[in-house]
Amino acid sequence: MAAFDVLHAFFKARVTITDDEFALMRSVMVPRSLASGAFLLRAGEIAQQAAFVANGCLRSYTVDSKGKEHIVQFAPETYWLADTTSLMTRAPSQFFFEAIEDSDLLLLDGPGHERLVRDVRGYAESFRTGLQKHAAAKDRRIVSAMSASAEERYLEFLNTYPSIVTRVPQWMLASYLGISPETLSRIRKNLSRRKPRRARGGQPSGNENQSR
Amino acid sequence: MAAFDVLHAFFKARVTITDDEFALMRSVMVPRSLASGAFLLRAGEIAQQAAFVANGCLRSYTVDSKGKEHIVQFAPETYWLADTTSLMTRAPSQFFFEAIEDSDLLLLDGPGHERLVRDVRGYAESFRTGLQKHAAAKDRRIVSAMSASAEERYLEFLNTYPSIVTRVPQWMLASYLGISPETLSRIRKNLSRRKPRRARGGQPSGNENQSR
DNA sequence: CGAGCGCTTGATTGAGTTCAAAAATCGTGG
DNA sequence: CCACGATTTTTGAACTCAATCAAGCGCTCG
Repeated sequence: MAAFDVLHAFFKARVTITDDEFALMRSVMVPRSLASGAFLLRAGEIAQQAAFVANGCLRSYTVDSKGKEHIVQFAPETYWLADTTSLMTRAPSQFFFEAIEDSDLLLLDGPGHERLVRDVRGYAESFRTGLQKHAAAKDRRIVSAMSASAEERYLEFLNTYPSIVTRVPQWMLASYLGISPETLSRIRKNLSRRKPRRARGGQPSGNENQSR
Repeated sequence: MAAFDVLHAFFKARVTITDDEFALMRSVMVPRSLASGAFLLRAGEIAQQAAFVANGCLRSYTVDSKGKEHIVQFAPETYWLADTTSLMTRAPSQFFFEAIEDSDLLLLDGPGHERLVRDVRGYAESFRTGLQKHAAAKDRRIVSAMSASAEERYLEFLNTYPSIVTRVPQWMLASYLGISPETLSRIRKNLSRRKPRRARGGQPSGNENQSR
Protein backbone atom coordinates (compact mmCIF):
# COMPACT_ATOMS: atom_id res chain seq x y z
CA MET A 1 0.00 0.00 0.00
CA ALA A 2 1.24 3.49 -0.84
CA ALA A 3 2.64 5.48 2.05
CA PHE A 4 -0.10 8.11 2.15
CA ASP A 5 -2.78 5.46 2.07
CA VAL A 6 -1.31 3.88 5.17
CA LEU A 7 -1.26 7.28 6.82
CA HIS A 8 -4.84 7.91 5.87
CA ALA A 9 -5.97 4.56 7.21
CA PHE A 10 -4.05 5.23 10.40
CA PHE A 11 -5.92 8.45 11.10
CA LYS A 12 -9.31 7.32 9.91
CA ALA A 13 -9.11 4.43 12.35
CA ARG A 14 -8.57 6.78 15.28
CA VAL A 15 -10.05 10.20 14.68
CA THR A 16 -12.27 12.02 12.25
CA ILE A 17 -10.41 13.82 9.55
CA THR A 18 -11.73 15.76 6.57
CA ASP A 19 -10.41 15.55 3.03
CA ASP A 20 -9.11 19.10 3.30
CA GLU A 21 -7.28 18.26 6.45
CA PHE A 22 -5.72 15.21 4.90
CA ALA A 23 -4.71 17.25 1.89
CA LEU A 24 -2.85 19.53 4.29
CA MET A 25 -1.06 16.59 5.86
CA ARG A 26 -0.15 15.35 2.43
CA SER A 27 1.36 18.71 1.61
CA VAL A 28 3.59 18.92 4.69
CA MET A 29 4.81 15.35 4.93
CA VAL A 30 7.66 14.22 2.71
CA PRO A 31 7.94 10.61 1.51
CA ARG A 32 11.24 8.85 1.82
CA SER A 33 12.36 5.30 1.30
CA LEU A 34 15.14 3.56 3.16
CA ALA A 35 16.80 0.32 2.18
CA SER A 36 17.33 -2.21 4.91
CA GLY A 37 20.45 -1.21 6.81
CA ALA A 38 20.20 2.49 5.92
CA PHE A 39 20.06 5.14 8.62
CA LEU A 40 17.52 7.87 9.12
CA LEU A 41 19.50 9.37 12.00
CA ARG A 42 22.88 8.75 13.63
CA ALA A 43 24.00 9.67 17.12
CA GLY A 44 25.76 13.02 17.01
CA GLU A 45 23.51 14.41 14.30
CA ILE A 46 20.71 16.84 15.01
CA ALA A 47 17.30 15.36 14.30
CA GLN A 48 15.49 17.24 11.55
CA GLN A 49 12.12 15.53 11.51
CA ALA A 50 9.80 12.94 12.91
CA ALA A 51 8.97 9.89 10.83
CA PHE A 52 5.79 7.94 10.26
CA VAL A 53 6.60 4.38 9.18
CA ALA A 54 4.22 3.43 6.37
CA ASN A 55 5.92 0.16 5.41
CA GLY A 56 8.84 -1.83 6.74
CA CYS A 57 10.45 -1.55 10.12
CA LEU A 58 13.10 0.53 11.85
CA ARG A 59 14.94 0.16 15.10
CA SER A 60 16.28 2.90 17.35
CA TYR A 61 19.25 2.21 19.56
CA THR A 62 21.93 3.88 21.64
CA VAL A 63 25.51 2.89 22.28
CA ASP A 64 26.47 3.01 25.95
CA SER A 65 29.76 4.08 27.48
CA LYS A 66 31.16 0.56 27.11
CA GLY A 67 30.40 0.52 23.40
CA LYS A 68 27.42 -1.81 23.72
CA GLU A 69 24.29 -1.33 21.63
CA HIS A 70 20.89 -1.10 23.30
CA ILE A 71 17.74 -1.19 21.23
CA VAL A 72 15.26 1.29 22.62
CA GLN A 73 12.37 0.74 20.24
CA PHE A 74 11.17 -1.10 17.19
CA ALA A 75 9.01 0.86 14.77
CA PRO A 76 7.04 -1.24 12.25
CA GLU A 77 4.30 0.14 9.99
CA THR A 78 2.01 2.77 11.53
CA TYR A 79 4.54 3.62 14.23
CA TRP A 80 6.02 7.07 14.68
CA LEU A 81 9.68 7.55 15.38
CA ALA A 82 11.31 10.77 16.57
CA ASP A 83 13.98 12.10 18.86
CA THR A 84 11.88 14.92 20.22
CA THR A 85 14.64 16.08 22.51
CA SER A 86 17.09 16.64 19.68
CA LEU A 87 14.29 18.00 17.52
CA MET A 88 13.25 20.65 20.02
CA THR A 89 16.56 21.60 21.57
CA ARG A 90 18.72 21.24 18.43
CA ALA A 91 21.10 19.17 20.51
CA PRO A 92 22.97 16.22 18.99
CA SER A 93 20.96 13.04 19.21
CA GLN A 94 21.94 10.04 21.30
CA PHE A 95 20.13 7.67 19.00
CA PHE A 96 20.55 5.75 15.79
CA PHE A 97 17.44 5.16 13.66
CA GLU A 98 18.15 2.32 11.26
CA ALA A 99 15.89 0.54 8.80
CA ILE A 100 15.93 -3.21 9.42
CA GLU A 101 13.68 -3.85 6.40
CA ASP A 102 13.22 -1.87 3.22
CA SER A 103 10.92 0.86 4.48
CA ASP A 104 8.72 3.71 3.33
CA LEU A 105 8.55 6.72 5.60
CA LEU A 106 6.71 10.01 5.71
CA LEU A 107 8.79 12.75 7.27
CA LEU A 108 7.48 15.71 9.20
CA ASP A 109 9.70 18.58 10.29
CA GLY A 110 9.17 20.89 13.26
CA PRO A 111 7.21 23.64 11.48
CA GLY A 112 5.10 21.03 9.69
CA HIS A 113 4.21 19.47 13.00
CA GLU A 114 3.23 22.84 14.46
CA ARG A 115 1.07 23.47 11.44
CA LEU A 116 -0.76 20.17 11.82
CA VAL A 117 -1.23 20.63 15.55
CA ARG A 118 -2.81 24.00 14.86
CA ASP A 119 -4.91 23.17 11.81
CA VAL A 120 -5.79 19.49 12.04
CA ARG A 121 -7.87 18.77 15.09
CA GLY A 122 -7.53 15.02 14.84
CA TYR A 123 -3.77 15.26 14.49
CA ALA A 124 -3.36 17.17 17.71
CA GLU A 125 -5.66 14.75 19.46
CA SER A 126 -3.93 11.66 18.16
CA PHE A 127 -0.54 13.17 18.91
CA ARG A 128 -1.50 13.78 22.50
CA THR A 129 -2.98 10.36 23.16
CA GLY A 130 -0.02 8.82 21.41
CA LEU A 131 2.40 10.57 23.75
CA GLN A 132 0.38 9.46 26.71
CA LYS A 133 0.26 5.81 25.67
CA HIS A 134 3.93 5.90 24.94
CA ALA A 135 4.74 7.29 28.35
CA ALA A 136 2.64 4.61 30.03
CA ALA A 137 4.39 1.91 28.04
CA LYS A 138 7.74 3.26 29.18
CA ASP A 139 6.69 3.14 32.82
CA ARG A 140 5.68 -0.48 32.42
CA ARG A 141 8.95 -1.28 30.74
CA ILE A 142 10.97 0.33 33.52
CA VAL A 143 9.20 -1.64 36.20
CA SER A 144 9.47 -4.79 34.14
CA ALA A 145 13.19 -4.29 33.47
CA MET A 146 13.81 -3.92 37.17
CA SER A 147 11.57 -6.61 38.56
CA ALA A 148 10.92 -9.33 36.02
CA SER A 149 13.19 -12.19 35.04
CA ALA A 150 14.55 -12.50 31.54
CA GLU A 151 11.98 -15.16 30.70
CA GLU A 152 9.09 -13.09 32.03
CA ARG A 153 10.20 -10.12 29.98
CA TYR A 154 10.41 -12.27 26.88
CA LEU A 155 6.90 -13.61 27.42
CA GLU A 156 5.62 -10.10 28.02
CA PHE A 157 7.13 -9.00 24.75
CA LEU A 158 5.59 -11.96 22.99
CA ASN A 159 2.18 -10.88 24.25
CA THR A 160 2.58 -7.18 23.61
CA TYR A 161 4.23 -7.26 20.19
CA PRO A 162 3.53 -10.71 18.72
CA SER A 163 3.95 -9.45 15.19
CA ILE A 164 7.44 -8.08 15.79
CA VAL A 165 8.94 -11.26 17.19
CA THR A 166 8.82 -13.04 13.87
CA ARG A 167 10.33 -10.13 11.98
CA VAL A 168 13.48 -9.24 13.82
CA PRO A 169 16.60 -11.33 14.34
CA GLN A 170 16.92 -12.85 17.75
CA TRP A 171 19.95 -10.88 18.78
CA MET A 172 17.98 -7.65 18.29
CA LEU A 173 15.21 -8.97 20.45
CA ALA A 174 17.81 -9.82 23.10
CA SER A 175 19.21 -6.32 22.87
CA TYR A 176 15.75 -4.83 23.31
CA LEU A 177 15.07 -7.07 26.29
CA GLY A 178 18.42 -6.26 27.84
CA ILE A 179 19.69 -9.84 27.87
CA SER A 180 22.44 -11.68 26.02
CA PRO A 181 21.64 -13.56 22.81
CA GLU A 182 22.76 -16.78 24.49
CA THR A 183 20.30 -16.33 27.31
CA LEU A 184 17.45 -15.68 24.90
CA SER A 185 18.36 -18.80 22.96
CA ARG A 186 18.22 -20.89 26.14
CA ILE A 187 14.94 -19.32 27.22
CA ARG A 188 13.36 -20.26 23.94
CA LYS A 189 14.69 -23.78 24.17
CA ASN A 190 13.18 -24.19 27.64
CA LEU A 191 9.83 -22.77 26.62
CA SER A 192 9.56 -24.98 23.55
CA ARG A 193 10.31 -27.99 25.73
CA ARG A 194 7.74 -27.07 28.37
CA LYS A 195 5.01 -25.75 26.12
CA PRO A 196 5.63 -27.67 22.91
CA ARG A 197 5.33 -25.71 19.76
CA ARG A 198 2.54 -26.43 17.29
CA ALA A 199 3.85 -28.43 14.36
CA ARG A 200 5.46 -26.42 11.65
CA GLY A 201 3.29 -27.20 8.63
CA GLY A 202 -0.05 -27.66 10.31
CA GLN A 203 -3.34 -25.81 10.36
CA PRO A 204 -3.26 -22.14 11.19
CA SER A 205 -4.18 -22.20 14.85
CA GLY A 206 -5.83 -18.81 14.86
CA ASN A 207 -5.08 -18.05 18.48
CA GLU A 208 -2.95 -14.94 18.45
CA ASN A 209 -4.60 -13.90 21.66
CA GLN A 210 -4.92 -10.17 21.58
CA SER A 211 -3.30 -8.16 24.33
CA ARG A 212 -5.68 -5.89 26.20
CA MET B 1 6.88 29.35 51.45
CA ALA B 2 3.18 29.30 50.64
CA ALA B 3 2.09 26.85 47.96
CA PHE B 4 1.11 29.46 45.38
CA ASP B 5 4.35 31.33 45.86
CA VAL B 6 6.26 28.18 45.01
CA LEU B 7 4.10 27.75 41.93
CA HIS B 8 4.67 31.33 40.90
CA ALA B 9 8.42 31.03 41.32
CA PHE B 10 8.32 27.80 39.33
CA PHE B 11 6.74 29.44 36.32
CA LYS B 12 8.58 32.72 36.50
CA ALA B 13 11.83 30.78 36.35
CA ARG B 14 10.83 29.09 33.12
CA VAL B 15 8.41 31.19 31.09
CA THR B 16 6.88 34.63 31.03
CA ILE B 17 3.57 34.84 32.77
CA THR B 18 1.35 37.84 33.43
CA ASP B 19 -0.41 38.64 36.68
CA ASP B 20 -3.76 37.98 35.04
CA GLU B 21 -2.61 34.60 33.87
CA PHE B 22 -1.33 33.70 37.28
CA ALA B 23 -4.62 34.82 38.80
CA LEU B 24 -6.33 32.33 36.50
CA MET B 25 -4.02 29.55 37.62
CA ARG B 26 -4.71 30.47 41.21
CA SER B 27 -8.42 30.19 40.57
CA VAL B 28 -8.32 26.71 39.03
CA MET B 29 -5.77 25.02 41.29
CA VAL B 30 -6.91 23.74 44.66
CA PRO B 31 -4.52 23.61 47.64
CA ARG B 32 -4.33 20.45 49.66
CA SER B 33 -2.05 19.26 52.43
CA LEU B 34 -1.05 15.68 53.07
CA ALA B 35 0.54 14.36 56.23
CA SER B 36 3.48 12.03 55.79
CA GLY B 37 2.11 8.59 55.06
CA ALA B 38 -1.17 9.83 53.59
CA PHE B 39 -2.22 8.88 50.07
CA LEU B 40 -3.22 11.12 47.21
CA LEU B 41 -4.15 8.15 45.04
CA ARG B 42 -4.39 4.38 45.46
CA ALA B 43 -4.23 1.70 42.82
CA GLY B 44 -7.75 0.81 41.73
CA GLU B 45 -9.03 4.36 42.12
CA ILE B 46 -9.59 6.66 39.18
CA ALA B 47 -7.25 9.63 39.19
CA GLN B 48 -9.14 12.90 39.48
CA GLN B 49 -6.37 15.45 39.14
CA ALA B 50 -2.72 16.20 38.61
CA ALA B 51 -0.70 17.55 41.51
CA PHE B 52 2.00 20.17 41.78
CA VAL B 53 4.16 19.55 44.83
CA ALA B 54 4.83 22.90 46.51
CA ASN B 55 6.44 21.53 49.67
CA GLY B 56 7.39 18.10 50.93
CA CYS B 57 7.83 14.96 48.88
CA LEU B 58 5.69 12.14 47.50
CA ARG B 59 6.54 8.81 46.01
CA SER B 60 4.61 6.91 43.37
CA TYR B 61 4.82 3.15 43.26
CA THR B 62 3.14 0.04 41.85
CA VAL B 63 2.73 -3.39 43.31
CA ASP B 64 3.67 -6.19 40.91
CA SER B 65 2.03 -9.57 40.49
CA LYS B 66 4.23 -11.03 43.24
CA GLY B 67 3.11 -8.38 45.68
CA LYS B 68 6.37 -6.47 45.56
CA GLU B 69 6.45 -2.67 45.62
CA HIS B 70 8.32 -0.75 42.93
CA ILE B 71 8.88 2.95 43.30
CA VAL B 72 8.43 4.60 39.95
CA GLN B 73 9.13 8.19 40.88
CA PHE B 74 9.94 10.59 43.68
CA ALA B 75 8.26 13.97 43.56
CA PRO B 76 9.81 16.65 45.80
CA GLU B 77 8.92 20.34 45.67
CA THR B 78 8.29 21.82 42.21
CA TYR B 79 7.63 18.39 40.71
CA TRP B 80 4.36 17.44 39.05
CA LEU B 81 2.73 14.11 39.69
CA ALA B 82 -0.12 12.61 37.69
CA ASP B 83 -1.42 9.37 36.30
CA THR B 84 -2.32 10.79 32.93
CA THR B 85 -3.54 7.44 31.66
CA SER B 86 -6.10 7.07 34.41
CA LEU B 87 -6.93 10.77 34.17
CA MET B 88 -7.67 10.65 30.47
CA THR B 89 -9.23 7.23 30.09
CA ARG B 90 -11.05 7.10 33.46
CA ALA B 91 -9.51 3.70 33.97
CA PRO B 92 -8.46 2.52 37.43
CA SER B 93 -4.94 3.57 38.24
CA GLN B 94 -2.04 1.15 38.70
CA PHE B 95 -0.26 3.55 41.02
CA PHE B 96 -0.12 4.67 44.61
CA PHE B 97 0.82 8.29 45.30
CA GLU B 98 1.91 8.59 48.91
CA ALA B 99 3.35 11.52 50.83
CA ILE B 100 6.64 10.58 52.44
CA GLU B 101 6.92 13.98 54.14
CA ASP B 102 4.24 16.41 55.24
CA SER B 103 3.45 18.01 51.93
CA ASP B 104 1.55 20.91 50.36
CA LEU B 105 0.04 20.27 46.97
CA LEU B 106 -1.87 22.22 44.36
CA LEU B 107 -4.38 20.07 42.53
CA LEU B 108 -5.51 20.54 38.96
CA ASP B 109 -8.36 18.57 37.43
CA GLY B 110 -8.87 17.75 33.77
CA PRO B 111 -11.02 20.74 32.80
CA GLY B 112 -8.72 23.05 34.75
CA HIS B 113 -5.79 21.74 32.80
CA GLU B 114 -7.58 22.27 29.49
CA ARG B 115 -8.39 25.79 30.53
CA LEU B 116 -4.78 26.59 31.35
CA VAL B 117 -3.50 25.01 28.16
CA ARG B 118 -5.88 27.24 26.21
CA ASP B 119 -5.53 30.48 28.11
CA VAL B 120 -2.06 30.52 29.62
CA ARG B 121 0.61 30.50 26.95
CA GLY B 122 3.45 29.76 29.34
CA TYR B 123 1.57 26.89 30.92
CA ALA B 124 1.09 25.06 27.62
CA GLU B 125 4.72 25.67 26.77
CA SER B 126 6.04 24.47 30.09
CA PHE B 127 3.70 21.49 30.00
CA ARG B 128 4.99 20.43 26.65
CA THR B 129 8.68 20.77 27.44
CA GLY B 130 8.03 19.04 30.73
CA LEU B 131 6.53 16.03 28.97
CA GLN B 132 9.45 15.92 26.61
CA LYS B 133 12.08 16.05 29.35
CA HIS B 134 10.20 13.42 31.26
CA ALA B 135 10.10 11.10 28.27
CA ALA B 136 13.82 11.52 27.68
CA ALA B 137 14.52 10.75 31.34
CA LYS B 138 12.50 7.56 31.04
CA ASP B 139 14.46 6.44 28.00
CA ARG B 140 17.68 6.97 29.89
CA ARG B 141 16.35 5.03 32.84
CA ILE B 142 15.29 2.10 30.66
CA VAL B 143 18.71 1.81 29.08
CA SER B 144 20.35 2.22 32.44
CA ALA B 145 18.15 -0.42 34.07
CA MET B 146 19.09 -2.86 31.35
CA SER B 147 22.78 -2.15 30.96
CA ALA B 148 24.25 -0.66 34.12
CA SER B 149 25.27 -2.46 37.30
CA ALA B 150 23.55 -1.72 40.59
CA GLU B 151 26.49 0.41 41.68
CA GLU B 152 26.49 2.41 38.47
CA ARG B 153 22.79 3.06 38.77
CA TYR B 154 23.26 4.22 42.35
CA LEU B 155 26.03 6.63 41.34
CA GLU B 156 23.90 7.91 38.49
CA PHE B 157 21.08 8.60 40.88
CA LEU B 158 23.46 10.36 43.26
CA ASN B 159 24.45 12.64 40.40
CA THR B 160 21.00 13.24 39.02
CA TYR B 161 19.02 13.69 42.22
CA PRO B 162 21.57 14.54 44.93
CA SER B 163 18.97 16.32 47.02
CA ILE B 164 16.65 13.34 47.16
CA VAL B 165 19.19 10.84 48.45
CA THR B 166 19.38 12.47 51.83
CA ARG B 167 15.63 12.72 52.22
CA VAL B 168 14.34 9.23 51.58
CA PRO B 169 15.01 6.04 53.51
CA GLN B 170 17.47 3.71 51.90
CA TRP B 171 14.99 0.94 51.24
CA MET B 172 12.95 3.35 49.09
CA LEU B 173 16.03 4.25 47.12
CA ALA B 174 16.69 0.55 46.64
CA SER B 175 13.14 0.06 45.45
CA TYR B 176 13.52 2.90 42.97
CA LEU B 177 16.82 1.48 41.71
CA GLY B 178 15.37 -1.99 41.41
CA ILE B 179 17.78 -3.63 43.84
CA SER B 180 17.43 -5.17 47.28
CA PRO B 181 18.06 -3.02 50.38
CA GLU B 182 20.88 -5.37 51.33
CA THR B 183 22.64 -4.80 48.04
CA LEU B 184 22.35 -1.05 48.36
CA SER B 185 23.79 -1.23 51.86
CA ARG B 186 26.77 -3.21 50.59
CA ILE B 187 27.30 -0.84 47.67
CA ARG B 188 27.45 2.10 50.02
CA LYS B 189 29.90 0.31 52.26
CA ASN B 190 32.19 -0.40 49.35
CA LEU B 191 32.02 3.15 48.07
CA SER B 192 32.77 4.65 51.46
CA ARG B 193 35.78 2.37 51.76
CA ARG B 194 37.09 3.29 48.35
CA LYS B 195 36.28 6.97 48.42
CA PRO B 196 36.45 7.61 52.13
CA ARG B 197 33.72 9.60 53.73
CA ARG B 198 34.62 12.50 56.01
CA ALA B 199 35.01 11.07 59.50
CA ARG B 200 32.02 11.16 61.73
CA GLY B 201 33.47 12.85 64.86
CA GLY B 202 36.77 11.29 65.70
CA GLN B 203 40.21 11.79 64.26
CA PRO B 204 40.50 10.82 60.67
CA SER B 205 42.40 7.58 60.90
CA GLY B 206 44.25 8.10 57.65
CA ASN B 207 44.55 4.79 55.91
CA GLU B 208 41.38 2.83 55.36
CA ASN B 209 42.99 0.95 52.54
CA GLN B 210 42.36 -2.64 53.32
CA SER B 211 41.49 -3.79 49.87
CA ARG B 212 39.96 -7.24 49.54
C1' DC C 1 32.00 -22.25 -2.55
C1' DG C 2 33.92 -20.16 1.20
C1' DA C 3 33.44 -16.60 4.78
C1' DG C 4 30.85 -14.54 7.95
C1' DC C 5 26.92 -14.10 10.61
C1' DG C 6 23.45 -15.78 13.54
C1' DC C 7 21.99 -19.31 16.50
C1' DT C 8 22.90 -23.04 19.73
C1' DT C 9 25.18 -25.52 23.47
C1' DG C 10 28.41 -26.21 27.28
C1' DA C 11 31.36 -24.68 31.14
C1' DT C 12 32.57 -21.26 34.24
C1' DT C 13 32.06 -17.11 36.82
C1' DG C 14 30.14 -13.31 39.23
C1' DA C 15 26.72 -9.90 40.59
C1' DG C 16 22.87 -9.68 43.16
C1' DT C 17 19.00 -12.21 45.78
C1' DT C 18 17.25 -14.46 49.67
C1' DC C 19 17.22 -15.88 54.36
C1' DA C 20 18.62 -15.05 58.93
C1' DA C 21 20.04 -12.40 62.62
C1' DA C 22 22.57 -8.64 64.90
C1' DA C 23 23.29 -3.61 65.28
C1' DA C 24 21.82 1.06 64.75
C1' DT C 25 18.23 4.52 64.51
C1' DC C 26 13.82 6.54 65.17
C1' DG C 27 9.65 7.94 67.36
C1' DT C 28 6.58 7.97 71.05
C1' DG C 29 4.73 7.81 75.58
C1' DG C 30 5.83 8.02 80.28
C1' DC D 1 14.82 13.32 78.84
C1' DC D 2 14.90 8.51 78.81
C1' DA D 3 13.43 3.94 77.69
C1' DC D 4 11.29 0.73 74.84
C1' DG D 5 9.48 -1.22 70.73
C1' DA D 6 9.56 -0.89 65.91
C1' DT D 7 11.67 0.19 61.78
C1' DT D 8 15.89 0.49 59.19
C1' DT D 9 20.38 -0.75 58.17
C1' DT D 10 24.16 -3.79 58.29
C1' DT D 11 26.49 -8.17 58.00
C1' DG D 12 27.05 -13.08 56.86
C1' DA D 13 26.26 -17.33 54.14
C1' DA D 14 24.18 -19.99 50.66
C1' DC D 15 22.26 -19.94 46.37
C1' DT D 16 20.50 -18.42 41.55
C1' DC D 17 20.13 -16.28 37.41
C1' DA D 18 22.23 -14.55 33.69
C1' DA D 19 26.84 -12.95 31.58
C1' DT D 20 30.91 -14.31 29.52
C1' DC D 21 34.03 -17.28 27.14
C1' DA D 22 34.56 -20.86 23.87
C1' DA D 23 33.27 -24.06 20.28
C1' DG D 24 30.51 -25.88 16.68
C1' DC D 25 26.73 -25.84 13.28
C1' DG D 26 23.96 -24.14 9.43
C1' DC D 27 22.69 -20.55 6.32
C1' DT D 28 22.92 -17.14 2.91
C1' DC D 29 24.92 -14.03 -0.03
C1' DG D 30 28.69 -12.18 -2.46
